[in-house]
Amino acid sequence: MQDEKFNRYSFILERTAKKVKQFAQNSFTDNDFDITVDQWTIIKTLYENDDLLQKELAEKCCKDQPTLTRIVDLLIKKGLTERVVHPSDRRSIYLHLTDEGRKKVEAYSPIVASIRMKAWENLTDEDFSAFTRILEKIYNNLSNKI
Amino acid sequence: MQDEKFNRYSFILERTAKKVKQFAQNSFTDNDFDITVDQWTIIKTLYENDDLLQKELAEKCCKDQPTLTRIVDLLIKKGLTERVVHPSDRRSIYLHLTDEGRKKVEAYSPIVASIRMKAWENLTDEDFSAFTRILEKIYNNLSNKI
DNA sequence: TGCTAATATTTCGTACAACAAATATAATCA
DNA sequence: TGATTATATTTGTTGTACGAAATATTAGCA
Repeated sequence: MQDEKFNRYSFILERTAKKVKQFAQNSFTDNDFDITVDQWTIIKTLYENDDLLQKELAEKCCKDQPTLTRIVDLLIKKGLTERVVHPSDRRSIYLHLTDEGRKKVEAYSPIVASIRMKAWENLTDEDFSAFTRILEKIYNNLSNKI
Repeated sequence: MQDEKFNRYSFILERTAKKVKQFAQNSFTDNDFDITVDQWTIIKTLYENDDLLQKELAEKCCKDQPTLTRIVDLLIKKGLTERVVHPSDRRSIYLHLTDEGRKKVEAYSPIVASIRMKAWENLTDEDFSAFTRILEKIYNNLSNKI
């Protein structure tokens, strides 16, 4: 029954992550952001770090490449990003934000920040450092870097 | 820039939850479990608590009803569960495991437990209690139970 | 130079997440 | 009783996750 302890931790972790994402998505909808949370992550990352290869962007955002391809397809449909073929390696594709994309990031960033803040109410600085330390430990436990 | 702190916490939380789930799924595949992690959660919960309504099961597993319906469809295809119409309320459906389902839960439980354990290596009892306390606080911060 | 291996991306198939709408049945109340 | 409301489930749609395979291109080596 020692076993069940870890099952329960996994459950709590997944449940909380789901709730945080769902809360953000609902807030996006309430604010009439015509964009999903995952799409936001992409353009925000692109804003902070322009002209990344899709491959690099996928790594930075912890998304696999097929998933990123589809999200980028949607962002292009919405006119927020563009694909630019690498000049000397035609396998590679640079992504960059359109003007509309940049404006959207600038307009939404403070609102997103305030949305994100809500989850961490009533937590102390020690809680924050414990939180990051523990979650990073878990992450590393499962990242078998041989 | 205070803002970005909370964005980062959200990112770490989601990244870790994703990794834990992915690690479990990969281990399932390696062990030739012909079942997904989410499907496992359902039959495991059903095993511990037989004859639940779909609605009750959905709540217990933190899945919404449409999602659960579809997972149950797959479990039925695999012969692991059955739907039984409530005798006096034909809107409601009881779920219960088939013999094959029960056997599968019994066979896989210890293996799943050992898979789940890996994520929490090198953590102390204090870490566990901080982990649950903080994540539950976050969860409750976002559950507006008005 | 020509062939093979490696790389970046896309396509495909299956599964899960969330919400809205549809369906079926039950409960309530005029 | 009949109409309305509430409940349990399913269906439809869009988006995300991920592995495998396909495609296109480049790099490395005989």
